[in-house]
Amino acid sequence: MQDQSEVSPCLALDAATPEVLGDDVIERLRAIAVQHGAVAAGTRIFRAGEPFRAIYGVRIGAIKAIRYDGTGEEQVVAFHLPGEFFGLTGIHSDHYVNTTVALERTAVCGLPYQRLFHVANEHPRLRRQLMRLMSGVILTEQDQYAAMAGHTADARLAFLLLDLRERMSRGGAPQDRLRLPMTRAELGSSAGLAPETTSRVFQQFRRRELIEASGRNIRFLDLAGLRRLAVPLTHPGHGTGRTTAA
Amino acid sequence: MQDQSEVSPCLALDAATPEVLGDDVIERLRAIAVQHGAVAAGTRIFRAGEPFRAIYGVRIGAIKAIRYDGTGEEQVVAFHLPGEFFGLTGIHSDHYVNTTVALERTAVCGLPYQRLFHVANEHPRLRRQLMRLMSGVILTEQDQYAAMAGHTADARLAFLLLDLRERMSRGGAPQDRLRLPMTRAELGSSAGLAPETTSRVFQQFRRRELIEASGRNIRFLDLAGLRRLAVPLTHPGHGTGRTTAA
DNA sequence: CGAGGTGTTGAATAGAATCAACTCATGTGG
DNA sequence: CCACATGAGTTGATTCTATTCAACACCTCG
Repeated sequence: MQDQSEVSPCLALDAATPEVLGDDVIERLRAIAVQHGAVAAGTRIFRAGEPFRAIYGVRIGAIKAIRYDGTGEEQVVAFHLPGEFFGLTGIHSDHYVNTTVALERTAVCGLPYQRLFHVANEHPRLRRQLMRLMSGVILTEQDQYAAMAGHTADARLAFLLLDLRERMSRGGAPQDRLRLPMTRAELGSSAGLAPETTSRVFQQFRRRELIEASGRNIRFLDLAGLRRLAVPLTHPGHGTGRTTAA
Repeated sequence: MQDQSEVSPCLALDAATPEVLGDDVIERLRAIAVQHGAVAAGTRIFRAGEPFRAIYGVRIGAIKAIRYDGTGEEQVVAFHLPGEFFGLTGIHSDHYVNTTVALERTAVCGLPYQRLFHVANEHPRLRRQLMRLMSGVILTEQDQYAAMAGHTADARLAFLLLDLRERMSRGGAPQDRLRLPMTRAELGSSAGLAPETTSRVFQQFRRRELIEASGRNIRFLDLAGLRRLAVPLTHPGHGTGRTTAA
């Protein structure tokens, strides 16, 4: 019954192994997790403004988080892939702030926040993991922001593609290929670009033989080249901070 | 001995009142909080890559969180104002990911994370508040992202000014005036704009009589006009304090 | 006083958005 | 089964926005 490619984030918070979290915690999480069946593309998981009840994890498929600006135009705020959580902003606001929509056939699981909190009350390890999870989300959010602000369309999309590749492959997907769950328009929106620009950049990448792309199927031909284009995320662990500027 | 304008975020996490947090928790926080003396503009609080030890709160002054991209160019990721926390991304990475610098004469307080966690182990209310804090940071980060992506320079700067105004006034500062702690270049960088563009937009705002601006002193003349320009953040039930993270 | 950072302004350029047309694949109903 | 509608993706021409390069005014600080 289980799809091989299924990821159960709600039972292993933030990719924590059972050793980290403990079997007892996993058991408790299993007890409170609500496993939703797969829904069709276009299905809304929750809407902005609805009362916050649970945080969600993606098991199969993909989710987009969107907002509508003044003109009713849709703006993509984030994509959520298998193993990732969403809806965490609701904790602060008591209401969901984004609307979330399945991009393809998608299954999610829900962790009712009150119950999750109760479980955490008894398990310090879960508490620590929750903090790590939230901190990680802040980090990704900032990476995204830094990668978009003040950079060209090429750089943004190169970053996005590499980012999606890495996140997809975390679930065991092949490293050299990528099936995009979103349209060019959605991809562009999340990068602050018009759909046409997105399409043109894809063409440019093809011409420069960085990727092969037929529709939503991407094949990476020159990862180094893409990385050179993308905004480098200089996360610690390497390279000393360059102190001498001019 | 206390400066009137001082805010002590480390003693009242995320603008929580003593009633929310409880006097005992406040007392415990006071015991672990490290109150740093004021430092001059340009002082680094921590550098990207340093081992994570504590989260910080701004008491007086202002902080910028920056990253360096490939070319050594500085990119502003966030500003932190009195009452706000920064350094939270370190929780996930065990290292700070941004470098943080005082923009003016600034005093911060540190909450050593391990100790904070220990205190939280004994106080569910503090745990809840911590989760709210982190969630709020994710929310702000997303707001920022949504406000920047795919919008004009006018819209971005209008948003930024209104945002700064609100966050400043939370500490009791006047609502109609604003003393910017950062340069045009820094403001622009955080919005993904060149310094010249920032300057020009300021001129435009002056001409349209939306603001008065002499140097870093801003006076708001037409808030409604600015809001019309800025990207509207349509948050449903919005309530409490805002927080930002490095 | 001069130095250097900050802010402003102008002219030229490059980059992305917009408007528009067209292809293609898919799906629908007649 | 085919005519047609639909949405996604591409491509071209044009317009507009923001960057870049450059020069200069201003202020503070040594």
